[in-house]
Amino acid sequence: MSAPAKTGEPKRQRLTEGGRKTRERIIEAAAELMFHRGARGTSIPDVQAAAGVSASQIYHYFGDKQGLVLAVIDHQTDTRLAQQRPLLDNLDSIEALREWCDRAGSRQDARGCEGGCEIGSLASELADGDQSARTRLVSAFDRWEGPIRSGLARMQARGELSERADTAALATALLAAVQGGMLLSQVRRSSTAYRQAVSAVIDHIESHLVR
Amino acid sequence: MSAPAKTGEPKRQRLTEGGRKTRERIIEAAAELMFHRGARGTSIPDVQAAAGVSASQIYHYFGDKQGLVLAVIDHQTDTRLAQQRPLLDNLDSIEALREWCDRAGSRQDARGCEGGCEIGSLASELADGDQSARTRLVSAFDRWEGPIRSGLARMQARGELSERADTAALATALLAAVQGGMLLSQVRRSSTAYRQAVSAVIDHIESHLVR
DNA sequence: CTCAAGTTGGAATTGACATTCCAATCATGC
DNA sequence: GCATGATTGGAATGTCAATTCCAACTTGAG
Repeated sequence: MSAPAKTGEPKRQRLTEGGRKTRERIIEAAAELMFHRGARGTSIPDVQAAAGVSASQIYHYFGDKQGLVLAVIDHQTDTRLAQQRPLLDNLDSIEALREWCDRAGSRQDARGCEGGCEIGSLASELADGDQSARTRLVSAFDRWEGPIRSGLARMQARGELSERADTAALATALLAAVQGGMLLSQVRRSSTAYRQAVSAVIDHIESHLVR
Repeated sequence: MSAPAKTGEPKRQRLTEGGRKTRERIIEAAAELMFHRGARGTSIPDVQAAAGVSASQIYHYFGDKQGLVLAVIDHQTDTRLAQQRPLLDNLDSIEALREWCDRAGSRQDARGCEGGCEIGSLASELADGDQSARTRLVSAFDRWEGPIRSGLARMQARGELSERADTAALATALLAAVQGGMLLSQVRRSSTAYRQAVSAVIDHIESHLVR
């Protein structure tokens, strides 16, 4: 028998240079649309128009809509993490944590607090209904949380952070504050909630500093 | 000219006893479906089947789908807040805060961490695309955050919490932790993230206690 | 009882969307 | 240059959703 048909994956094939660019263009257009309208709220014709491609191109490169959504999740994860570097890889001081969080707050303000977190929004929409999407979202959050935890762990290894601090839990708490803060800010159209949320958690981390 | 047509609102009319029950049944069925599949992922035929009503009944009572969604937002807000009382109205000690948060964590475990927060999920889906929905979500979160802030303020008034503590900001941070923690837990299918998130913020609040 | 208003059923309409198909064109290794 | 596979356009298909319509039925006030 043949391999189990995995939904959302077109048969692996060689990509022409032009093909790669088309594929990329589709993903970017879809990511943008899905950020604003959600995955369900974005239709294939929408993506066609935004990317300037025909339906067959989308189905050629992604198999079906779910395949496109999965590609968008990965793309947003890569893009968001890349945007946060190198800050993200150096979260080993309270100041660095504050600056990193502040950056996101300014970004939020810059777009008038419309839209929340690119990954969080997709997560909220897809976590329950789409098993393969959920799996990718798990790894998206892990890839995000990892560097935070590493930074805190380095502080602890250097003796700056109390031995009693649970760096893994603190990293999770900070990521949760980012997500929850973004959501409240998106609804209230003000970054205040986001700033208060992350500030509280960072203050808490600060309380573990060995003075 | 006539009054500006406000979308999603059927003309106010007297409700028969049976009519009120039908209306209620529709809202409850819709709320349940939308919790699991999202508002966009829930069709009117879905609601018809779940509530055992005909299309005309839904349009009779809610005008259009948006009207139903708005009613669901209000219903979920009322229901969720009611479920949390009387705990929610007595959040004026660290223990009370912990118990209140823990209750939600157990609830999350009880359903295998499927589905996040009833209000938060709707918020993430609707905040950007639907102005009237966003307005209602703002008040939903305000109604939720209010009692938290009041509890903290009472602690402060009693001299238990430092004068320097910003109770409003702490209340927002806690609500954000709840939301972000729920989201991470939903994706990871484990309430651990939720518990760590709220625990960190409550620990932080605790650090403001006047000993 | 009797009428106006509230309530309900169910079919009909209209439009959009996901997906498929096929035929044409293009790129590249040999 | 040729064959093979990659890429593209555009129409066709089938499904399903949102909404409208209208006729029938029920209820409550007077």
